[in-house]
Amino acid sequence: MPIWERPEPQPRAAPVPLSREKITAAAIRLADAHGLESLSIRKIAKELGVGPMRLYDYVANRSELLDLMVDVVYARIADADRHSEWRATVLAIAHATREAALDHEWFADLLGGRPHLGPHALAVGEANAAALNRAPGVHGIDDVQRALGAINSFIIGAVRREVTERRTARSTGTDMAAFQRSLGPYLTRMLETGRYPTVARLVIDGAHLDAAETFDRNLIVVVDGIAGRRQADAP
Amino acid sequence: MPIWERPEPQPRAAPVPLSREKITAAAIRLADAHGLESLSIRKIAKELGVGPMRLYDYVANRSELLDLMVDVVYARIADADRHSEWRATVLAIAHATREAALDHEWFADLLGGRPHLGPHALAVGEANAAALNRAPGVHGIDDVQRALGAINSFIIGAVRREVTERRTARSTGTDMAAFQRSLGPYLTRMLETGRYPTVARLVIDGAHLDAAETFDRNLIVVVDGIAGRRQADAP
DNA sequence: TATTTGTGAATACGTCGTACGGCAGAGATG
DNA sequence: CATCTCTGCCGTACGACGTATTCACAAATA
Repeated sequence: MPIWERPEPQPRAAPVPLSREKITAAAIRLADAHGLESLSIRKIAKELGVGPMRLYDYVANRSELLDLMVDVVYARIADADRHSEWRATVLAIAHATREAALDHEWFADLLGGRPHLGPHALAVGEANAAALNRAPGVHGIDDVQRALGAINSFIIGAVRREVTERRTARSTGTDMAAFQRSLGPYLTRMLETGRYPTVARLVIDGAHLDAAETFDRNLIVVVDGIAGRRQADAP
Repeated sequence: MPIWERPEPQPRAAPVPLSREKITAAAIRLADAHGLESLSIRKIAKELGVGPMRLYDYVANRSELLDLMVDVVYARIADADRHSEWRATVLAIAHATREAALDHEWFADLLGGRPHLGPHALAVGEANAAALNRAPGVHGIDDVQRALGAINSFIIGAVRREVTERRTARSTGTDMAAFQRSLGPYLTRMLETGRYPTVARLVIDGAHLDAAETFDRNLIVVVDGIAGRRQADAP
């Protein structure tokens, strides 16, 4: 471009004050709207009206940004009511985690996939571990470790499953007709081979269970099995 | 480029007979070696000595290829010993899933993140559901659905957690010194604030638990809690 | 032999994360 | 006051990615 056509250099645009918080908030907004897969540094920068490279003054790389996003969600989970009763605390954290993941489905994609070491994630872990430490069948740090592992495993898996299920339901449509049209030839044919009779029954008339209630019932079984009843069961 | 410098066209190289199986096998090889993140269509093609676009004659897109890879792993899980006893079957499937994920860590990344509808995944689901259907406290298809959900949730979460843990251990080094050097300033400082006393104890002297044994013990609690003892507990 | 057809290879496009180089303004120095 | 350095800031650039499209050529047909 010849210099006389070159755009008049703007008098140093009023600097948009950037910060890790603003960047993280914008990233969460975009991830909520369009999913993790389509979340890119460039789009976040565009959302903030800034060149892509500006973000690297505040964030080392994409994966660090994901860590920041995750910890923001943990902050919300940490706000779950703290009860003095250990069981109520554990259940509250689990429910808060599930609800956070339903609000921010990308959170489920990240759950369990990286160590959660942000300050708020640590706070949630601390509250959970301290509660379990006060539970009746849990003696010593090893028991706490196992109990925490079992409960977190269940939460991670359950939340992931529910989110994936909800996604496929959204993309295929809820009713059976749309379902057969979408997974159509393939899955229907598969189930009609007769090789998967139990799965077929599950698919056909097992779709009506309430997700929240299922989560709650299974969670209680895990929590009481791991921490509550162990001692009570013993003679 | 002038035509006389143009490379002599090779006499149409002997066609490498390609197939979905060969492509999937190569993809698994690469994913085992370098992880999912660095697995690309182009690298798989190079591994097979073929142009990238050739793969699209056998596979619709990258995500379909991932589905194929996942189902190959399920084939191996489906080979887990089938026992007539429902409990032995459920435990065998769980252990086989864990071991497969430890051999193919990328499998853990995909676990729970997409619906598993390949023929072998369905076979595993069928075996699991049929076994639970024979379990004593499980009555009706709804109970099967809940029980299967609980167990699968636990497996997914536990496996993901174990794989991530193993990865960070690998990247930081196992011993405490290397650990503090790597997460160093940050995590150490965090734990020293005194805000996370229970977590600190877990980190400091909770590292010695055997992963396989922990998985097994927690799994048994979940399985028996969900399917076995429910009825026995009732009056 | 002339023409059509089908198929594997190559090129092309838009997007990604991020390394780098240069430039404007502020402060320091003669 | 003149000049020089230094510090952010920003645009540009690069290599890799998934994949649509185009192209060249061997085999098949007329």
